[in-house]
Formats: sequence, C-alpha cells, structure tokens
Amino acid sequence: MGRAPCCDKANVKRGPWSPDEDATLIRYLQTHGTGGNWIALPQKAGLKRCGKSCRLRWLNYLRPDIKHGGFTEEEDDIICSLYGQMGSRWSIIASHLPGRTDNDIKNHWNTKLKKKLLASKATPAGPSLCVPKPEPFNNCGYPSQNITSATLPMLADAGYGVLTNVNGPQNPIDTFFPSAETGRVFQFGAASSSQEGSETMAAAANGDVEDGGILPDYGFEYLYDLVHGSTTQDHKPDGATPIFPC
DNA sequence: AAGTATGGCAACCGCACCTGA
DNA sequence: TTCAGGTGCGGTTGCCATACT
Repeated sequence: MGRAPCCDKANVKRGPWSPDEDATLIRYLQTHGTGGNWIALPQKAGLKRCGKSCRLRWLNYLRPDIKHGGFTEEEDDIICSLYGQMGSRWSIIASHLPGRTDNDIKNHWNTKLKKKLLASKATPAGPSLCVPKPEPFNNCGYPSQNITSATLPMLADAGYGVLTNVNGPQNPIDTFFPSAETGRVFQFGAASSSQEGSETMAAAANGDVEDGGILPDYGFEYLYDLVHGSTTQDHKPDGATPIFPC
C-alpha cells in the first residue's frame, strides 16, 4: 500500500496562481501564520489548493523578503563557487544569497550559468566566467591541456586527482577514475604522504568519496605550482577558501 | 505575417527526512 | 521502537514570451 496523497488532487486547483489567490494566501498568512501545518492551511484560508502548492507559492514568490529580478555578477560568482563545492544543494546555496530562493537559483543555473560555464570551457580564449590564467590549468581548475600519466603521480602525491571524460575514453586517466564525470581537478583532502594520496585516489575510483563525490576543490594556483615543480607553497590553499569554479 | 524554435520561469512530482504520537 | 503525517528538497514539466526563419 502506498502512502496517502497529501491532498485530494481531483478537488484542488492546479496551474498558475491568480492575483486573488495570492491576496488570499498573503492575507491569511499575515494574520495567522502557517500554524505549523501547510496541509490544513488552504482549507482554513478558503483556497482550493494543495498545501504543498501554497507553501511553494509563499516561499518562492509571495514572501516579502524575496528579491525579484536579475542576478548580479557577485551573486553569479557565489553560486558558481558554492556549486563547485557542494553541487546542486540549492537550498544551502540559497541560504548564502539573502532574498533568493532555491528554485530561483536552480532555474538561473540551469538556464544561464551552466551554459555560460560550458561555453567558457569550450572556448578558452573567448568570453569566460573565469579570469584567464596561464597553462596548464585555468582558473576553474580545469586542465587546459591534456594531463598525462607523467603528471598524475605528482598530483597524487599531493592528494589531487583528475576527474575523467574531458579527453574521452582514450585518455589513460580514465582508467583511474572510471566513474567520474568531468575534467575538474580536485583535492581528496589533506594527504600527508604519497601513500595517503594514492589511497584517497583509490577510494575515489571506487566511488567511496564523501557525500556522493562532492569534494572540496581548490583550483588553479596550487596545482600550477605542483605541475611546474615549484617548491614554494605560496599558493597552497589554507583549506577554507576554495576558488573553484571561479 | 505566420509558423517554429528557444529561453526563462513558475509550478508540480515524488522521494527522503523529520517529528510526534 | 514503530509508523503515519508533515515538510523540505531536487528534478522535471509545461506554459508563455520572445527570437528566428
């Protein structure tokens, strides 16, 4: 037996909200609040709507502190950065942007930012979300040229790996990370030795990574030092300020 | 001017988690 | 401890406006 539906779908209105419905919902909530029960709210308020629909309408559109209109560059940067750290955790990302809803941010990402980011990766010299950086990694931590098996051990020593599919299945790196999805460079945590680095890489290859594969990501500078054999640690991140994906 | 394609956004769906009886 | 109801969340759909042919 499945669980009972939250409302009688045959007797609730669906689709776009009318101004009258909006006004009714606002008036009720301003007077009574949610009462801790969205399911019962529409009946009390005299709305022929599902409680979930009322909640969504209020949270995503009617709340007085909602910010309508276009996103600023700063907001775009924050979204990009947080998405790079935690993926599609829209509610958490929304909590960093006052006045923006998870739905709003999700739509903005799907319709604009994702395409913008893809375009910037496809045309490194063209318009980009990223500030241009020297080879071989751009500011997003993406390799701008092929990573070879010669550079891989160096990355492994530092606890870094390279997700796959950026160069297709012929790339030897694919054999290390068969389940990964992009060419992003990332850190597997604080590897203190070559062995630990290798172990964390192996764990990632097995899919045994924190939170479904969402890993902290520190981008370009440190990797640039590593690949160029720099002995300075000037660019080593402190672990608190990930710069991916710019 | 009409038809079609695309983009943007509001809303819905269904699952997972939380909470209280 | 169990279970049902409520809530939160991410993914997806569908509608409408605009751009393009």
